[in-house]
Amino acid sequence: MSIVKLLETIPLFSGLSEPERRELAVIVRDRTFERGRTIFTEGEEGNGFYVVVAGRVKVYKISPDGKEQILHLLGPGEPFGEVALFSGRSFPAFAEAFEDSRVFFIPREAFAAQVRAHPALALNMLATLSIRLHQFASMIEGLSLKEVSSRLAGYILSESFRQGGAARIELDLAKGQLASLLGTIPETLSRTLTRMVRQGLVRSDGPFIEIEDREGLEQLASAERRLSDFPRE
Amino acid sequence: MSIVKLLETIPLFSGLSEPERRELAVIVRDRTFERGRTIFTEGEEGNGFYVVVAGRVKVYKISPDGKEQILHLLGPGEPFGEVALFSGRSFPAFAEAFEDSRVFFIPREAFAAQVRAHPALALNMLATLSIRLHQFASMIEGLSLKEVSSRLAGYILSESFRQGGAARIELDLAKGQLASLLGTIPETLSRTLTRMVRQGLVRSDGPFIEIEDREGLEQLASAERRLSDFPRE
DNA sequence: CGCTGCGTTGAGCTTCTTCAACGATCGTGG
DNA sequence: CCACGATCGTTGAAGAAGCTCAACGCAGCG
Repeated sequence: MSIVKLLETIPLFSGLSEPERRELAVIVRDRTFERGRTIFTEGEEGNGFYVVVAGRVKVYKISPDGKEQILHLLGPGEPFGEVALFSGRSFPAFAEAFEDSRVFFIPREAFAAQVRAHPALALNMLATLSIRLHQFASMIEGLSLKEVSSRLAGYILSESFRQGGAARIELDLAKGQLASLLGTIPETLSRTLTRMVRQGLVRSDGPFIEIEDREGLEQLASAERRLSDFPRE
Repeated sequence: MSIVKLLETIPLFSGLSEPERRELAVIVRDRTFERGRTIFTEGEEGNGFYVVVAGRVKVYKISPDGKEQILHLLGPGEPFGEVALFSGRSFPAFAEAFEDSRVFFIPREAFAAQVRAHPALALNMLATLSIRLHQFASMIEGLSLKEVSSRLAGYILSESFRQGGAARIELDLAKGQLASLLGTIPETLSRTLTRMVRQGLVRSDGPFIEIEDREGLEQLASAERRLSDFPRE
């Protein structure tokens, strides 16, 4: 598919006209990354930003001892690395291909010109950043105010919603990666899930999770720390 | 001081011309809040956003059992509540006056019109949101990958930097509030600070903290969890 | 003077992490 | 085709960090 056609499918550029997209197309750099490849590193100078075209990209922080915290998993159509662009700082995190991926790199200057010419683009970008800020706020809330079972319950419910409200959902990431997304480690996630199965809240089968007691999950997801009615044994 | 004059001092509106600001001034709603008063609540519909004119505003999340996590403390010139505006969602958190405060409320429509007319405004807003996103990413990193002593060390260093690199800094918030900002509780913060004093890293005297060993602090601030060379006794 | 808010300290406990071991699955190369 | 290694998920035991609950001192203020 041509770059122009692909740009059409990206919400961020939906406000642009055909000729505008054509203009952008010649500037965009088309790149592919194998699963596991680094796209940018924390502290690196950001001379532009990226948009996922195909595959998925993981944006994450990492501690000196190697533990990672996933900030975001991005799919087709979603931009990443824009923070560095507008704040004038360097990339605040690492990004790597979560699957074999294709991304567009949009150089700073090219984009700046487009924005000046098309305020709608800036508004789209504002909407994108706002939604992300919203998500980050929820993440902070979860990390600080909720225990792992709560966060996991919330994740399962949101996945169910995202997959059309189905009771049986499929995890599209490895459990260890889910742990990193929820701000914990694989062992704790495993134990927590096992406990939820014993509680009759869900059933678990490999990458599939079946919701048994949606109300119970909802209660758990919104619960404060130290929830006494989620027994540990 | 007139509203127009005050608008001039707000970075967000620095790109506007005199007549444009005058235009904005008639739309802006000028409000004052006593310390402790709620400005908006989580889930409330956001028909506009705010800018702090004087005083300080606290934006925070709260868990069912009352524990709060401060997301942000905003001072004069800083906007808040914009996330709801651009994402089209409701306010994602609570906001209350941290001190007696004066704020401007800018209704959605008025601002939208301004943005369409002045792309620079949108760019300013993008920069603001990006910086906040950056801060949130650091916060998530801290909560998930670092222990309290690390976060506190980081806070002290950043305050020192903000106060011109001084060795003796003054906390401009109650210690309990600092705990909430760092994602912990007053007791833990108190113990952690006491330990840092015993370590010879800082000296503490009421709201004043004196840096004794800046290198030690820096090392601590960037350290991973389970740091063995920060003894607990 | 007593009240209230704030900070501190102690004791006990819960949650989560660490460290270690083990089973299962999968892809690769012999 | 099987063996091997690698990755991943799970489980157990032990320990650490942080939280809860409670008590107390202190300062500011009505």
